[in-house]
Amino acid sequence: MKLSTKTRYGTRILIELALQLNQGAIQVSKISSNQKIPVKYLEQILRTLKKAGIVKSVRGPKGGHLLAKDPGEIYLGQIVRLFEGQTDLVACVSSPEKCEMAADCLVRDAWHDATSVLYEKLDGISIADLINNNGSNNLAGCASL
Amino acid sequence: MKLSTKTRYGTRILIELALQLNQGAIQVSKISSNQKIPVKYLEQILRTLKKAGIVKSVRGPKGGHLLAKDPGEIYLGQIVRLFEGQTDLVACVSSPEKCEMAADCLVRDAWHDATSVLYEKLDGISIADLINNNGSNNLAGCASL
DNA sequence: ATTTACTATACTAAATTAGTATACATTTTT
DNA sequence: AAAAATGTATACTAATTTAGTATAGTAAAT
Repeated sequence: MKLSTKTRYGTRILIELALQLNQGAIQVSKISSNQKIPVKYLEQILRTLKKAGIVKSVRGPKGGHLLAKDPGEIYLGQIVRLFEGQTDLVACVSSPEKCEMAADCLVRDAWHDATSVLYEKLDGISIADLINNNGSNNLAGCASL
Repeated sequence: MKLSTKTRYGTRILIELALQLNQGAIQVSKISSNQKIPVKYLEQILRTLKKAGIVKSVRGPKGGHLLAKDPGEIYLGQIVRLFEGQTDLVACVSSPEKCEMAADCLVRDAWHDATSVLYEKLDGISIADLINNNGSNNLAGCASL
């Protein structure tokens, strides 16, 4: 019932990039040391984020990674869906064929409802929210981001 | 991000016992065949449920297991907490020492909030609700349970 | 006594997750 | 054009967790 390190690392990477929005592309080596994520593992995670259109990269010397979207438009729900192999609390929610008892299962709807509630919450929290809530003020609309 | 089989099996076992409330103690062998759970694995799960005071047992011939509480007072949240080793979405929520960066982590509060929302939902669904919602009628107060 | 049931713990196998290793491709600067 | 710095892709391995089995009992009703 816990999130994978890829999801957690991915989120931290996006926060790091968001905090350095005005400083051009950030090198893998820099993110790696700041976030204490092994370089090769970090590169895998960055590739996933790139494919999803959340991050873009610049090649060559002075190259690196930067956000492809506004931090206010990147939501935790999207990140979790991207990295968690199974996004439902139980497999049968989206794949009833995985359980021969799914048809008359009394709990399945309940697991589905709980999953929904969780993602509704996660879909309501953006990277910008995380940054602005530091210090407990909600400044989600802040122009500087 | 998925629930363990113990949680899912545990819930199904409780539903089975709730559906047979008036029929005395139910044998392990019977639950095992109905729910397609290996006997020895089932016994482990039943023991956990017993320790938690949700199920009680009767020994000897004609013995078996039965609910120790009203189905309306057994909530999914309790079952999930009982069987999931880590009940938070991320370990640092309840154990900040597990991450050296927890103190100034911008996401930690968000993971905590999401966890809370999930359990609030699960704590609002009882075994009786599951049984009564079969057929989409909400008869949660039904006296026969 | 015997049968039928529950209890406890150690162990093993399967699956998943986390992280490494190898090899290669691209782009800017000199 | 070459070199240096960076990103890309995939295969593999190690660690952890989860799921399930095996063994050896104990308790109670008939």
